[in-house]
Amino acid sequence: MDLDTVRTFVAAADAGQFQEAAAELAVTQQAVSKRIAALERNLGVRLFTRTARGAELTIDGQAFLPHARELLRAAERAGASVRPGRRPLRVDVLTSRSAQSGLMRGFHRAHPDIELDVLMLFDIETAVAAIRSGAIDASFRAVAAPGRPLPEDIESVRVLDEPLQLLTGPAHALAAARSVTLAQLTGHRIWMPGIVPGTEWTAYYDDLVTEFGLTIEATGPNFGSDALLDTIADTPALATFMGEHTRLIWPADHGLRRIPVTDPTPVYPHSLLWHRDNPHPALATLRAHLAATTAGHDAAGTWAPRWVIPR
Amino acid sequence: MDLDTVRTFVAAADAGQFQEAAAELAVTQQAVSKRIAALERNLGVRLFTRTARGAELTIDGQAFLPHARELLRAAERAGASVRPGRRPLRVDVLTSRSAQSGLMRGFHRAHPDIELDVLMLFDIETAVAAIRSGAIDASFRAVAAPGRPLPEDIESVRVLDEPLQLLTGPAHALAAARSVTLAQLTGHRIWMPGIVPGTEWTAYYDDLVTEFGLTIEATGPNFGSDALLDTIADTPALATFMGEHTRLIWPADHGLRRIPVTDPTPVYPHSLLWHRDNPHPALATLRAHLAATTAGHDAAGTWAPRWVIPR
DNA sequence: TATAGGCACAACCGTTGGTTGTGGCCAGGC
DNA sequence: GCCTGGCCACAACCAACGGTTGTGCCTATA
Repeated sequence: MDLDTVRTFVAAADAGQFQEAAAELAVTQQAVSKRIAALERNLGVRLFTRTARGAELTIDGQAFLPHARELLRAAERAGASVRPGRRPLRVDVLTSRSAQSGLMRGFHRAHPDIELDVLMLFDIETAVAAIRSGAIDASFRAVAAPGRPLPEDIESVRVLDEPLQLLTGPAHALAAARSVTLAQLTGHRIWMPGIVPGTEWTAYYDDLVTEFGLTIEATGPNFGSDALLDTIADTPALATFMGEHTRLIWPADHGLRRIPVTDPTPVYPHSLLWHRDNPHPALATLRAHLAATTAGHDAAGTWAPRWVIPR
Repeated sequence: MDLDTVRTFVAAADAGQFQEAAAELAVTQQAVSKRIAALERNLGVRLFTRTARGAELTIDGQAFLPHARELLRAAERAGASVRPGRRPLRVDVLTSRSAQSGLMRGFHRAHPDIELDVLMLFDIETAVAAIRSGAIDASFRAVAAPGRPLPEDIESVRVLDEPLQLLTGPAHALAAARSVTLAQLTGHRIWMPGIVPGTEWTAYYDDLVTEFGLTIEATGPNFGSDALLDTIADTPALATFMGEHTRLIWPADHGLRRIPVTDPTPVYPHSLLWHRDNPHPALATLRAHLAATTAGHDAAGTWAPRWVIPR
């Protein structure tokens, strides 16, 4: 199936005759006839009934028409997604299941007319470079890297402090706890195989470890979220941290427990980064939306590294 | 933009290299290279960065990828819509704003996995012929034509009695009424330019006219719903009938009034028609859904022609 | 019955898109 | 540091697709 052919089909359906569609498309009537015939041959059904004064859609043609229009719209959107200038707002998030994705979904609900492209870049280095080059418009990053302040031309605002919860299997010693303190976690094995050395994730958990004397293991290959959850569910001595808003998809019978952490509650400080001079109109809308919807969080009783972007 | 090229792009992005994508698509590596180069030339952006051991997506490529996948899905759905056997369930409705569309939206919400194609055929003759030929699976029709019973192989069930309301402009004599009786409408001009002679609509209103002595005008060209509403809103002496569930889109300042009709309330008897031997699995689901959601309506105080499909 | 409008078929031809052959580039191993 | 293997790009060639012109047929309409 060829998009030009589909375009021809839609034009012919709208015009009600091949001649007029041909004029619109600046080709001959014979070309339209051949294209439609080829499309009908490919699909194996007749799309038009040819009459003495034109061509009208068969029932198959009527059923096909909205799909054809949708196909053209999809093509238009695909092209627009990389068109320089006036392309959709490009925002980088950590993962598709993070709280950041939730924020973006909320933004999309509030502004369904604003075209969005959500990507997942590797780390904050890549993200900052992409922002500076104009390849992306904004990035949700947890934190700035310690000792390495953001460049002058990158602005940022902290938009969400997401409490971390302990995720355990049903046989874990703390599985029945309604909440745990950071002190109680001393000696327990916390496993975070998704942490890539050198990223801001590592810096965050390094600080957490040194300040509260926890044991966090980042060893072992990361086989993905599913494998992590499987292991957590089956291993009584193992637990992991997970953002309160992180959406999980796991088999219901795993019996995983989410346990709030207190005294203090470690929070993951999601910030929005963007370029000072970025003129994308939707960027201002996004910033305003985030400012309006994430205001008024209480920082009392929470912990975050000192080097993060201040509130 | 060509769909084969987009398919190639997705394959290359998934494989991480052109060579493997070429093998999957059963073409040479050079062909893949040329296709990607052509796509990049068309879009005006680089989609891959070529490395010594493959090709990885640029940020533009990452933004484009989900759109490309959606494009292919749309193409797949478009093809499936006319594939004989196992195509989406095809249902014919009166108009996109009728109560029937509301029923289908409800069905889609209840069964989002069932693929649907909604069409609007001309009249019940066409619909019955389409059902018998297998071109469509079901049709929402108000009624059977009087004196012309449905063929043996067409089954039907009445799914919704939709009360008719009077629609008037703000200056109409009845505009302030909280409800009107059919008797009160004698002498008032009811205008229904959408009624095509020979269709079951006409038969319905003919019966309504003869039984209650109304004056219904079907004269004049039908310029569409917008023009009808404009005229109704501006003409004090004119009113029209409209289904209670019909969704209107009109400028808010028109001041149109919807007035319930009583003693009796004329109801438009929407029925579902289908072929006795239609094996489409979703058809049974649709019938079950309609039976479950539209049961228990009260027929007391309502009027419908005697020749309609009985409840 | 003549006419006009519209679609399909045939012949022709240029361009597109595939293949084979080859060269360049980069990473890893000796 | 050089060789080698893996991968992509460029060039030449060729078939096939898709466009055009020319023409015939069909069917509403006068």
